[in-house]
Amino acid sequence: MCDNIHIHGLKMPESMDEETRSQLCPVVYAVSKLGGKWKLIVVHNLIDGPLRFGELRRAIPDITQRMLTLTLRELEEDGIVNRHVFEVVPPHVEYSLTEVGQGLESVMSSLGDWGRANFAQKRNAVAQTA
Amino acid sequence: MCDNIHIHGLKMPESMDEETRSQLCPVVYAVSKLGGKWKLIVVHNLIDGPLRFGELRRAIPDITQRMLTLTLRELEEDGIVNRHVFEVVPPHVEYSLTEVGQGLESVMSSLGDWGRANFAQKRNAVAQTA
DNA sequence: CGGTATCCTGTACGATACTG
DNA sequence: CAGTATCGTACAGGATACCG
Repeated sequence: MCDNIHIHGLKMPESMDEETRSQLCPVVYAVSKLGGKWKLIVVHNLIDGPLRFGELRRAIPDITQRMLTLTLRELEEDGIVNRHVFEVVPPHVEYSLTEVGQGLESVMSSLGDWGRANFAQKRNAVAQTA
Repeated sequence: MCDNIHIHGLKMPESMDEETRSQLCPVVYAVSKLGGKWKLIVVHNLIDGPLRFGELRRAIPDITQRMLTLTLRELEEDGIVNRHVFEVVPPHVEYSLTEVGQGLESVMSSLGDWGRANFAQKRNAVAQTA
């Protein structure tokens, strides 16, 4: 019912074309687009609106310039993120979610709900329950 | 508003304790628990009910025994998956989602919806639109 | 059947330096 | 400001073999 792919050590891009990927279980397909690295974090940061490259960097302190660039390029290729270059000096580049990217909002909010529910439990377990 | 962690080359487990992780943005926290590797795929496969080790292997053809074991152990530690050992010969071990793990159902279904919506578009783009 | 142990490799990712 | 280029490394992950 549901074949698989390499999420991370991803053998996928090379060994599997878009046609083949499309045969996959939708969940697996989604994970193949969002799996690993910083993708979900970047998408998360763009949910509330466009951000400049530098703003994203500051929002994600531990990401390196290189990784941010690579992640954004991949998200762009996958039609999840838009790159808007303002032809000014100094350079100004804004990243935003495409419609496809916006479609991830419910994923992100479910994820947030889950995270909140679970770490809330833990933090309250010792201190208080109310 | 939202610090960061290493999703994948994850430096996190060593350099960050549960307390610190809890300070994180819920989304980032969630990603830290589910990011990288095969975790989401395994959770996905357990959504419909418990599965034995071997059944999981067959459901996820590309995963190695080692990776499946490691993934299950991590999910177990994180309280997402239950491991039930039946003391029989030959061995019988069943994996199921805990309540916390069940909480991921909406994440998985959102993810599925998103995947379906997007690869459906692509497959229909050439063939048909109706 | 459901693992663990050992060894090895690919590549994700980081650090640093440079540029339009 | 927003990148690219280069180099090095740690670790995710694979392959194989063996075990209770």
